[in-house]
Amino acid sequence: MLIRLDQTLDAPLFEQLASGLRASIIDGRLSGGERLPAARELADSLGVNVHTVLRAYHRLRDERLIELHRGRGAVVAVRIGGHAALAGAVYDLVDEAKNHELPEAALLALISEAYRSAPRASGVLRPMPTR
Amino acid sequence: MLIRLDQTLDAPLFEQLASGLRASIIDGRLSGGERLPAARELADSLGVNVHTVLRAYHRLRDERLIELHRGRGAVVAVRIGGHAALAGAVYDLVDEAKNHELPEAALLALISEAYRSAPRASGVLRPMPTR
DNA sequence: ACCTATTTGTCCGTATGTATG
DNA sequence: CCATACATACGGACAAATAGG
Repeated sequence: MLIRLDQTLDAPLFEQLASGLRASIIDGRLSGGERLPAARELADSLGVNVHTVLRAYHRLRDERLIELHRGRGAVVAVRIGGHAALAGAVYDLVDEAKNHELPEAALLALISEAYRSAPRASGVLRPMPTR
Repeated sequence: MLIRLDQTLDAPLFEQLASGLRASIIDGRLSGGERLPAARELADSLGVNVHTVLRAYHRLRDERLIELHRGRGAVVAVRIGGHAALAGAVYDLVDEAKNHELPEAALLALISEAYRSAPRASGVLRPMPTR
């Protein structure tokens, strides 16, 4: 799996793990449909608690990078037509904005601001903490 | 606080709690800047574990409905214009767009197009995403 | 249809760290 | 310095869905 956790870093363990896995998925070292180790298994091999691994897994699930299923484990998401799902979300949002009678310009402004100020979930643009 | 948890429901406790708090925030029973009970305190009064409350708090933080700060507790987010749920949806969408590495300009274009071509207004709030 | 092993989901408990006031 | 309160990490227990025999 080639992921190393460093207790001494200020970055939390679960975040180091999520970042490492995310990097592997993004650059293709882990490909769609591929199965990740069971949480307990990975936890043992890394010397951390299961909850720490699960927390990283849940993070990646929230980012739609992996899928989690009981009894089946964690699988790298196949992102075919990912933009299609995104388009659906766009329509949902615009629909709700209209319900709130929010002008188009206001929504665009919100989007722009969110782009500038929301570094949280992605991690794609964020380099892995090195050393 | 007027939130009741029902162990017998199939909905998880943390989700019931998050839903209850979310509803209170959305409809204004809890207003911006208002402080929520400390996690431990609320946990005791509800008869659940601290982690369960914190999990609900984290959920609401992800939705940008509350802010969490060490030593200060949980505070209902003050939103300067725009509905809270809408603001949360905006951040969710932008997060996802970033995950897809979709440039800001592209998302803005999608939004504008959706504004022009989406005629109807459902008026119905979407149910909470059940992960 | 049944049973069993696997694996995540949820919840509880405890301890320590750290920013805030 | 000290109390508060969230953040992280550890540990354990049971439930529930899945897959395979």
